Amino acid sequence: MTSYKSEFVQTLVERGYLHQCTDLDALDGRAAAGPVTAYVGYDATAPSLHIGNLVSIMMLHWFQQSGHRPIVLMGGGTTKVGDPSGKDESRKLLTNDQIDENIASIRQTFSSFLSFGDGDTDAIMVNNADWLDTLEYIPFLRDVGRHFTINRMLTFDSVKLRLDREQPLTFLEFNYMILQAYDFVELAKRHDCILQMGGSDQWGNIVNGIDLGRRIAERELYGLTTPLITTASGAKMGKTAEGAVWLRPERFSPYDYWQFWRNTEDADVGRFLKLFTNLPLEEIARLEALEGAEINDAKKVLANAATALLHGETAAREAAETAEKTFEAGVTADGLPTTEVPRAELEAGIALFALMARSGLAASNSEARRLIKGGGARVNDEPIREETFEIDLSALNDDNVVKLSAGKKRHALVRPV
RNA sequence: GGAGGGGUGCCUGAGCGGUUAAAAGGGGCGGACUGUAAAUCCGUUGGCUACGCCUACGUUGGUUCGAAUCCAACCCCCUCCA
Repeated sequence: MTSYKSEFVQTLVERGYLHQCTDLDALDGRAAAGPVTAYVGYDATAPSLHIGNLVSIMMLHWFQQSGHRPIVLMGGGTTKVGDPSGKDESRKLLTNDQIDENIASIRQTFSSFLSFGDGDTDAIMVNNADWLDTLEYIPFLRDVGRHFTINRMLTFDSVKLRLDREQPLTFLEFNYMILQAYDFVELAKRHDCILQMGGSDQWGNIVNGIDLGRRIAERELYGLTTPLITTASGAKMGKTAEGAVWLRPERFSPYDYWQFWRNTEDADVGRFLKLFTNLPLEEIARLEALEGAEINDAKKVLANAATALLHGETAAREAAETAEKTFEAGVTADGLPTTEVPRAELEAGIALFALMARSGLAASNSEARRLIKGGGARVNDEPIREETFEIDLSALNDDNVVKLSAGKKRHALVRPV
């Protein structure tokens, strides 16, 4: 493997984070010469980031680990505009309050991966609303707008895709790339930030920022993107029964998160270990060499390490224990998602399908009924196929809970209160 | 401005007066096989304590015993002409 001068670039390449870079050699040189500053921007479209954002978060993590200063840019301003990249339709506009709430929630995620503070290589978090909200239209158009030609903007994928598919692209969204470009220049001026990183769909936006930096700030800026992570069978990563894999525990529990990694496809284990854990490469190489059922051990290491990174060692250990009890020892683990039901209701008897819907194992009563009919439902590990089966106090086990299962992997507990 | 074509379930996409909760594929879920994997095969896929009822085929009205299917108006999209 080619060797690089800087630890940072070396790590990126070795661990598989690098997709494209505007000038890798130059960047390598800068990073080798001393601490530099880089940023990744995150729009606040939801109260939590998801797995798809994790690659870039990990990249910031390594960036800091190798002695540089990361900036997390919260897109408080750009979220009001909406990034058209990779989307067929305009996103529904969020209110300012929603955006603020989302930012408050999202920021907590970063403290697991980066150390914030005032030191030279401490991470900082900034919000582009701070400068975008107060922009004056005409001066902005004159200073920044004149550097963008419509001709060129039309050639960017984010725009072209919409136009080719004959989907409307509003003027509002059309401005997104200009604002993002401006962000980069603003960060260069304020924090001497020379590098923007992001997913491969951000390439166009990043390049625009670099051009703008050269024109209005006379600065040499760099851009770098990560590959889109797909599973070995080609699916986009991060889809589960419940939808996206979220990073905030209130939206996606540490146990579910652990399970997500545990269920990684065989062929992806090595790649994911490199991307989503900070285990040393030698250790990963050893795990990658495992074959057959032994790969399960590597998957557990992956799940433990990835969960520990995000939710902490304790949460990871608890999730591992719950999984161990549930899947290997065959006992009922108390770490499973639990639904509380008034004792009186349970005493009177509740239909199994209703209880499954309430506990989140099924989206509706009908779905639960189908599940039961199809043989996918179990109560205390006993298969139940009787559609109108009722649960009452007699179903409580020694731990005073009822264990419900939908399929082999999804379990929940019901506890009387 | 004129002439055509079209808007269907999570998505793609059939249907074009009753037998249509709506073909087919994808996706999802469940089952079998396994290693809590992949591939494969099978089942299932609007809601409702449910052999019945309620919502659903762009919107609103109308014609019919009966409409996703016919008519009218409106909204949106596409193609051709100007």
